[in-house]
Amino acid sequence: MRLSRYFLPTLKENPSEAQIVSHRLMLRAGMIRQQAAGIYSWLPFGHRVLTNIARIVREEQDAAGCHEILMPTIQPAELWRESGRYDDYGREMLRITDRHERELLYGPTNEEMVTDIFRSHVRSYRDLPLNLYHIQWKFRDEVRPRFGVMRGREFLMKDAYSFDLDKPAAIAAYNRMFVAYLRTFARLGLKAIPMRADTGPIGGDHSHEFIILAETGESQVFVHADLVARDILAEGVDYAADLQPVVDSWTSLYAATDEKHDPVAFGALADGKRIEARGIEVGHIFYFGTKYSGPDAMNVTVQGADGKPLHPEMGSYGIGVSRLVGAIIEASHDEAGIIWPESVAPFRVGIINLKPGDAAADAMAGEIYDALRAAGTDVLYDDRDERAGVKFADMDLIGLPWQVIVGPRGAKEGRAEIKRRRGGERHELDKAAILERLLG
RNA sequence: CGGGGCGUAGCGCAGCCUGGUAGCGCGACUGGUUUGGGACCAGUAGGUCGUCGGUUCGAAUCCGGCCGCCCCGACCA
Repeated sequence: MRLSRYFLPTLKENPSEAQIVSHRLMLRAGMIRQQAAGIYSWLPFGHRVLTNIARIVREEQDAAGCHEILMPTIQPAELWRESGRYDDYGREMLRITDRHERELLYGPTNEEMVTDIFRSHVRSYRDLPLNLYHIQWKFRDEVRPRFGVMRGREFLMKDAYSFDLDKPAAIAAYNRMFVAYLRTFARLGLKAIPMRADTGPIGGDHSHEFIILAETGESQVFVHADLVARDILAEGVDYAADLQPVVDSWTSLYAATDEKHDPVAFGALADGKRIEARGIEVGHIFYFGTKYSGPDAMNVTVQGADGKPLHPEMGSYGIGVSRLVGAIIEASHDEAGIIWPESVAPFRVGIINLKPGDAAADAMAGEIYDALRAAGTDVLYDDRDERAGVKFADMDLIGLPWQVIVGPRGAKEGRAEIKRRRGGERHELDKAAILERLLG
């Protein structure tokens, strides 16, 4: 993409409404436009990141055996009356009346609807286990939206729902999601720590929050250092195997938010193993049994092997996709701007042509641009007629992992500079060596 | 929902106290000079001062209602 033809409205100054760093940087990098409190438009640059995060979430859900569906944002009130939550949910739920005076709502979550889909199509225990998910916009009319996309009213969420024959099978499904979440956040470049959690209005008795460590996080967390050092991606995973030992090995080490913190247990950890940090919740998983499928709620049954009806055991699993955009920035930035992990970066490489119009610089920047695109790399080519300082500042602000800086002097000698955004180390190399670094 | 703050040009702000022609910086546009870390000169465009009402000869400015946004707290992916 040539920057001269792209829509990237960067800002030099901080908008006054944005107080936290991710919100400021998202506005300054031209990623979002606020439309109302907690409601945002996503501009091209931000939309690319959102799409990249959703892609990784989707890949890991699919790998764990889930099936993607897409449920509507608008739901009929009757479903929620069946589960009893229409009145329980309170004013956070946005209620709508259509032209026929029918009561609708903008979905804050989808347990009822997915349960309705399940009960109308699944009849036999042979169809279990089943896990359905979708990535869809939710609306929760928060009293006080804040922190940009970190706590919006409208937000993009991946929510998955598992159905199983009995509790052991449901726990196995829970464990698969537990591991899938660890892998997902690791691939997003984040250190996510599972912590035992309250279940809140979703209900149930088995639940973990996934919290990433970031200096600017909203809650205080206390974790065992070995959890932070551990790399789930290096371990590999077999979803057909019993994952309980994996889950146990993660949950046996100390990790708690300040609400559930036990200073005595934490203090008993070995010196050097106690980490106090700030955290941001990015995922939450629940096992809640037959809360929605049971006879007092939506009364869902499938026929068991013995011919008798049984209520499936359920769980639900959420990842805040739009929140993750902000959370990743909170966890990965410096004074100059964003530092994207490669996996979610809107473009992998940014090329700066310091002097468009200079024959040597144009040729070299153009050749590198063409070669990278031909190799399938997303690359943003700053070919604008701007001063060098403006281009450097913008490129650092938008945080692409790699920068290639082509100036007239170096280009004449056949060399350009390659700079890693994270860390800032740079090398002056010839074209072939630059391409080798980026593509090799 | 309790407490606090703020709405003046695309962004950041001054002007308001003490009523009298709406300003500054950045950004945008035009021309020129510049060119390896947010240049310089000249010119241009852009604002019913959130909104409704009141006071007044006259309101961005004083008074009141409403709307919107931000921050702290309680609650949440």
